[in-house]
Amino acid sequence: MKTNELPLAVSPSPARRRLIDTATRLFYAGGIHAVGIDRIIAEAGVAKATFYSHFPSKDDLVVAYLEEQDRIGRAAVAALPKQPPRRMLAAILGRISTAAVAGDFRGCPFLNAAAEYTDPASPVRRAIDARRAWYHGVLREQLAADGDKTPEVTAALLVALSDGLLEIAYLDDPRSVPALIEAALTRLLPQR
Amino acid sequence: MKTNELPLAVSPSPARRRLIDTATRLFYAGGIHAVGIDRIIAEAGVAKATFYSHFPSKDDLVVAYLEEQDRIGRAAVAALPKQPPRRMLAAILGRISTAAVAGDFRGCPFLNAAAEYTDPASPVRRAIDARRAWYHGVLREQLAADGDKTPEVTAALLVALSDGLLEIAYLDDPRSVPALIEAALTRLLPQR
DNA sequence: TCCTAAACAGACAGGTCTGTCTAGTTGACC
DNA sequence: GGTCAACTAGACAGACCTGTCTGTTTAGGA
Repeated sequence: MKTNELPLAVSPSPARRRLIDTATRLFYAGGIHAVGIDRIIAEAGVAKATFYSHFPSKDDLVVAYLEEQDRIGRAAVAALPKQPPRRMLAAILGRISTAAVAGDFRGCPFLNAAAEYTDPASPVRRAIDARRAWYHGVLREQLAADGDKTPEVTAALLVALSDGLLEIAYLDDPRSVPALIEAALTRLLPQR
Repeated sequence: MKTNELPLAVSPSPARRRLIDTATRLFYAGGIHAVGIDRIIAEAGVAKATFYSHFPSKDDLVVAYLEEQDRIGRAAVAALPKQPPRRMLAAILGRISTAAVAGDFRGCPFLNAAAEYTDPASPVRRAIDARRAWYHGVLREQLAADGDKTPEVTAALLVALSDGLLEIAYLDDPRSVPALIEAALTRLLPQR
């Protein structure tokens, strides 16, 4: 009764865990096509046969990487303290500021992956779709609770702004992002 | 007196022209790392030695591709009829709608390239920087002419929105973009 | 006619990519 | 002790990558 105490969520083997962690670091920092399997298994300290027993192909590892990022993002939003919709929206968007000022920021992992995967039907693109749909839905819900008369439209604008602010943080000036988020929320949400 | 009549702008050789055109098509549609030199020269009908006499390396072709895209964008904006700032801004942003509804739209070539080039000092990234600085400047000018009290901030918001709407057009629903642009301009520009 | 520049075809080198396979090792549980 | 699953190391195949090089062809101008 000391083992399988927590079989829920299928706690992954250490090798699998190291592979996903290493892939996350290398894919995000270097791009996906630019990072080879050999480098990932070397830095993860995992044999090639072990890698291919966990992931049938490199693309499966890419999907696992994105799903991991997605899981982290959803958990962070779920962990936000319950608060009025406006403050909730500010907190959700505020995560962009946090990421932006952290070192080694290289933009949105999902947008970067989408740039490299051109087939909309590929598993990678579907993982990206799932993330975007979730994010849009979260914003729409908060906007509806806030009494926004067109939550669908406002949510899409906030999705676009989030995408763009991540790009600004990556390519232009990360320090400008917090003020931009504040300005965006002030202007996009109806004044009361 | 029938040759060098127009040495301005250095009219490129036909082979160079075909290389840039083919690279534009293939890089944009397939991603940069995913498209090899062999494929480009084959589809352009150019010998390998000819390619390497025009471009010292593949990255030089990538830069030429982005500079070409930049040139086209700037020409399109320059060709817009002179009109009041608000309408000018709508026309500039409206180019996103046009691109979005065109077939085979795959997002912003500059953002896609940035996802693949991680070194901010690389020539590719500097080409991207130049483009973004130009776009920001154009928007800021129009906003200033419109009497916007914080043209710098509003311009950054419109840059972010442009980036994000291009991603929405690529990854979500292109048909939603025109209405989103209208909504964004209505809400971001001070009411009068 | 000769000369030169540009483009042609295509082999080649040296490296990297994904994915497969063989063979040996470790460690937990019965 | 025996068994089994998961791991390790590393060779290998076959494809593809960038970039170099040799040698040939084409076409225009002096």
